Amino acid sequence: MYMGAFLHVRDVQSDEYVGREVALRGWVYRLRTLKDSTFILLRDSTGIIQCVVKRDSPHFELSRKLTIESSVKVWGVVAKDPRAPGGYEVRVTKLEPVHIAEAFPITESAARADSEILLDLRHLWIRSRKMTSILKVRSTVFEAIHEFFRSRGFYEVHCPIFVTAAVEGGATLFPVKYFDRENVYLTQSAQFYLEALIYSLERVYTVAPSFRAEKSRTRRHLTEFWHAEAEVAWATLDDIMRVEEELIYHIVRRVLEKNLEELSILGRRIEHLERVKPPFPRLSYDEVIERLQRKGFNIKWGDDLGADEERELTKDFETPIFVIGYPETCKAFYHKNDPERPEITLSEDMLAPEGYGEIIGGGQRIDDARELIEKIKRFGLNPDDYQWYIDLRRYGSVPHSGFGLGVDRLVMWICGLDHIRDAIPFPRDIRRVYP
RNA sequence: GCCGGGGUAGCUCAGCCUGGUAGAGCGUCGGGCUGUUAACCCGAAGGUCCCGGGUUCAAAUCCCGGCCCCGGCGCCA
Repeated sequence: MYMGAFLHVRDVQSDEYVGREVALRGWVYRLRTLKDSTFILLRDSTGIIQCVVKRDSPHFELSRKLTIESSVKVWGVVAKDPRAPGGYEVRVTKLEPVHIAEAFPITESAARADSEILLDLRHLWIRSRKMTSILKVRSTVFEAIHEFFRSRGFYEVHCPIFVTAAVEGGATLFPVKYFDRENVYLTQSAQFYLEALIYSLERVYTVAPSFRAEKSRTRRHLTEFWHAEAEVAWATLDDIMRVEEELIYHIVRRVLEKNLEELSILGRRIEHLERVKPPFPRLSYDEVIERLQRKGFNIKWGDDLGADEERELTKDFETPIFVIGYPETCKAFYHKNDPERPEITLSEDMLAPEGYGEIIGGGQRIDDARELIEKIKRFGLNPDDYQWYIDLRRYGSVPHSGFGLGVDRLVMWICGLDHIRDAIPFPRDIRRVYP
């Protein structure tokens, strides 16, 4: 009887283990009971392997009592067998149920229909191959973000979640009951705090949740999403775009190195990802408007790009693209206006291909106090609400730029998902805060 | 906020237009099956047809009101 440590499914699926006795533990993924054999497809965090219990085994009766998702410990000999899914199986010598699961409420039909119940039963659905694969990719994405910034001399910083003023002018804030104080909200962006931090650390980034109380009913919106934001002292619009495309390139490359199997389970064609290589095409807003007009869109200079427009635009490209120089009215007040053309801003959006749309918004910030105050007023806002932010321009102000990446949207695009909800284990949207 | 779609068995759906005793597949349970691959075969149990009102001899079906859900747009990451 093998008394060694428990191994993982992935480890034993190799010729090296054929003929050797191993111990595994995990959950019953599928169960097929025939007259003389029980086939247990055993799932753990690394994969799935078939375990076979024959009628003459003293554990045969026990194997008949298992149910889907029951947790079990299995001992047996690894065999190579073309009849087994994956090519390897375990011929069971000992079986020990840890917990016999009740009838699992998620059925094949619900999974295939991608139905509502998968969200109600999210705490169970995250065990699925689909969600497991996405979450592994997501983990790589977050790892790669930290890797990238740290290798480029950025300091990781942490900013408050409770805030008192909006960053995005129009976007709605979630009010929070904060003792007896009024006007306390959940943050929409760490940007203002990052701007404060560049005066000591120069290059800073943070990865944190942001909250938007927009009543958006689309497959690209969450009310709570993960935001990777960076801010760089002395950086121009051009400098920051270079950081952004290198970041995206690094993330995509890491996923291609580590998650080919997961992408395959998700049915994601990797050509889309292999093509991603900087520099990304840079299109001016002016150029984009012309392009869209030529395509027959009813859009004029000064209009913001709608979802349909973005979708059509990105169809012409195989990599993410930048759209640069939006009119002042299309962007939040803190964007610096172009000194050469004051009607436009030194702003940019990065749009993901295949119709996925905006994943990054960024640009150069206003670094002059008077200019900032005037623009705040021009936007119908009250400078009193932004005192400390304006203050930053009074003590050694420097040109600086930054951006915010919607990490869930990036995961959605990398995995080729239909809905942003599946890019995060427990999504929060306009209706859903459970489970 | 505006526009569209939907709510029928545990799950996924058909039935609704054209009113007449509630259906299928999957799951569950029982049985069978020479190694299964989303196994297969036989059988059984399983229903507040979202809620309320109306029309009618008769309503899942037609009409009115309400509730809930989904998607698209706007807004944004």
